[in-house]
Amino acid sequence: MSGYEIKKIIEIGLQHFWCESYGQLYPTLNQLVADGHALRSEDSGTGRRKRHLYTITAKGRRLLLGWLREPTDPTSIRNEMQLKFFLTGRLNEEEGIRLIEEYRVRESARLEDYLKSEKILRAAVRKQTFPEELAGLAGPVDGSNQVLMFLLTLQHGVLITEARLTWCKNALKALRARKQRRTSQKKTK
Amino acid sequence: MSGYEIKKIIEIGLQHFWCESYGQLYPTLNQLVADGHALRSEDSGTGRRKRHLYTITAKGRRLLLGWLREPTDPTSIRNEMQLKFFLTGRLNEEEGIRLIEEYRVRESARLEDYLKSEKILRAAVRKQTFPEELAGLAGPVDGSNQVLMFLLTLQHGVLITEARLTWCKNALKALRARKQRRTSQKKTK
DNA sequence: TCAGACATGTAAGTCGTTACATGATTCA
DNA sequence: TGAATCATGTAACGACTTACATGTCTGA
Repeated sequence: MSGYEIKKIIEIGLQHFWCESYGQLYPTLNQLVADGHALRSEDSGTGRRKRHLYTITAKGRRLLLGWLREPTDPTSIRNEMQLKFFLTGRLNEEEGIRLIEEYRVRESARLEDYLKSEKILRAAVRKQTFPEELAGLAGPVDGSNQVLMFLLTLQHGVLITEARLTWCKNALKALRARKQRRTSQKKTK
Repeated sequence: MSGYEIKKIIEIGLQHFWCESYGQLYPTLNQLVADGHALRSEDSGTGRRKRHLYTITAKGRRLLLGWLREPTDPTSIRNEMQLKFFLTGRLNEEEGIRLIEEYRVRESARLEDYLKSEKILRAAVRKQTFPEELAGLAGPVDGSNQVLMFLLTLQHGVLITEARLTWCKNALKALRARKQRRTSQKKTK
């Protein structure tokens, strides 16, 4: 594949758990070739339109397998929304509620995105085809294998997002209940 | 609070959704003072044991409130485990199963951690106290407010982690079913 | 013909971690 | 007395993003 194609594949297929910028991608590809982990062959294009096609080498494959077997970084923990929400505890009650509502809207949109992708994929499975935009990933061996992986990673996104939405519902309820208690307390005073 | 105290508070109380290193913390604190967002006062210590105590200024409070109202970065997406798992679709079936099991063990441990913290917090709520290690966060106003926030952010961690574990169960089932199908296919051949 | 996709890169800068450096105090 | 903890910082490095630079090809 070319760098440009790799970027597209990531944007379309891996967008819910990975991203890469060109500024990261192209230098890395060159480094891979320099280290003998990949081979570059040239395309028939001209000038700036000439594509560089990369193929993994045996050495590269060994590196990849090695990386797969290394212990994996624990899921990264920084969540800006949670930090903000936590900080509102000392600042502003209304702000906390607003924050959660913003979060809920964003995550709801995300969930719909996932569900749409899932539908498309399941249709592809039924028709025994592989989504055209992702053809580069199907590989020469067995597309159905890759489709299962797609479906499962999507499921992961769906479950996480649903959990976030459940939390929004609970947190909103708790904050509103407390607000209620406070205002009625003031009145009886 | 001092830089050191802030670090401790983050490690103990915010560890499941935020972290900071000293290399980031101390220079930032100095910058905050230089920009008039915080004030530094000195402790009675001597030499390297002299603490710098920071207090937020009105200007700093405005900055903070402004940041709280800014749109929040969507939850970051990089998940190394998911990337590895996805890649095994073209490489090695067993490796995918191993990967999920590793993930499940890690997330189970995380869940237990959360549940333990939750227990401690709930006990504190019943006794109307605030956990000693986190006293710095309770503030002069109202500790119970902050405890609710703690409990809710913890709940978020719990729900997300449970969702991850649910996914592990599903994915493992799917991969094992496929393996089964394959081996029986080979036999009938 | 011209906007938008194709295609590859570099430079500058931000963000963040890790390792290092220094020294005081406490307590077993 | 010596290890652990308290306490503040810097330097080097690595990861990553953004903006920039350049040029081609396709199709409305």
